[in-house]
Amino acid sequence: MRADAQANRDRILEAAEAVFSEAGETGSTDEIARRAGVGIGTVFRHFPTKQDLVEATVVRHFDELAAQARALSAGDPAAALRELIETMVGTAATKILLVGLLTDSSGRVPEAPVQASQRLRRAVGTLLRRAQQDGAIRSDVSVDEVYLLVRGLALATAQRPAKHATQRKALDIVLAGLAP
Amino acid sequence: MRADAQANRDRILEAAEAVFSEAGETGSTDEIARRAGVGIGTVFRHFPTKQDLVEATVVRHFDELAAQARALSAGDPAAALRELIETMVGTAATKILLVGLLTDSSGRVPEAPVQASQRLRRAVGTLLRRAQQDGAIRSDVSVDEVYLLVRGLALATAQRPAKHATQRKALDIVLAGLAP
DNA sequence: ACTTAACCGGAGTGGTCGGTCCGAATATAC
DNA sequence: GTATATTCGGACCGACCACTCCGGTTAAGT
Repeated sequence: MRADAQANRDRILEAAEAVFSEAGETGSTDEIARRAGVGIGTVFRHFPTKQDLVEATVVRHFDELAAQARALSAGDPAAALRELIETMVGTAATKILLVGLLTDSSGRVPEAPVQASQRLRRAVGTLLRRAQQDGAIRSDVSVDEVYLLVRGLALATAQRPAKHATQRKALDIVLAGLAP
Repeated sequence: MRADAQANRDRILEAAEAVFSEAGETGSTDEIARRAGVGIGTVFRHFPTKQDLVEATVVRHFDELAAQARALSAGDPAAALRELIETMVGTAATKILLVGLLTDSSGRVPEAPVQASQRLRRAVGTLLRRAQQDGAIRSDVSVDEVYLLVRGLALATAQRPAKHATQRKALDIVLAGLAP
């Protein structure tokens, strides 16, 4: 792969994340190409379908979160879990496009994002179990519930930005509900 | 207003709620007209713009929820609050289109849905204060946080249907966090 | 029953968006 | 420096969608 091609690929992915964050899946390919400073043809050579582009963006986003989760697995269990959740909620704008992803035409579910999502889920699960063994989280909750709650907060925040205090307090309430 | 016109208006709104619930704001006007059993022209006479149709659908949905909230204000405070939240989460599919509503072209915020949303917020606030006076909910939370959490659960569920047990448990966690 | 004003339906229009194609430009190898 | 394989760019195509327009239809008042 030529050096300029690789550079363009990166710039396209970055532009895609920005555009999708603002406009959801409605964000047009033209707009992405313009912001990345390349032609439309270039975008479609790297990602033959818009679905491919959306999926690649989501996968990248998830894998970055999973990497952060692994990096956090050294410090204090409860604090680590809280910090990861805060990041997920904070960068929520990107997740908004999952809405469209899961309901693409004809109900087909793309593989790559699902697997990336599962990797992230496993990383969250690891942090959660550690916090449970530490006694900071009650032992009868599973990753499913935590994931649902976090996804919910992330989506709600992405949809309509809330005051920082409100957002923080909502997170406190969830964590209080998770305490033994 | 002629009787058939009124009937058509109702059928259009019903079809719109169904279509938007499934496809989000992407749902086409043609599809709505087909399901309502009317021509496209009829849809656009009742709702000159697609925005108008979306707004009317949302307003209707919110006002139905607010009416239910008022109806619930007789029974047990904690149970009433829980039941309303369950309904809101359960009928979440409709709320998905708020994502598009708030970010319509040029950032204009339509009046009608905002006011309907505030009416619903007030109704929830009433139920909440009653539950707080009853001692079932801690007194340092406001409607803002509750609303954010409920909207989050609703959106997350609408986006990807969760197992009923998971959904129920997540709601339990939130309510546990809301307890004194 | 008859009139008429309101309503209905759907073919047609303009514009947008995803995706294609190929001549021009450029990086890399020798 | 030259050759060439790869990449770039944007005009172009077809599909879809919100919205218009007007001839035909029907409810409602007398």
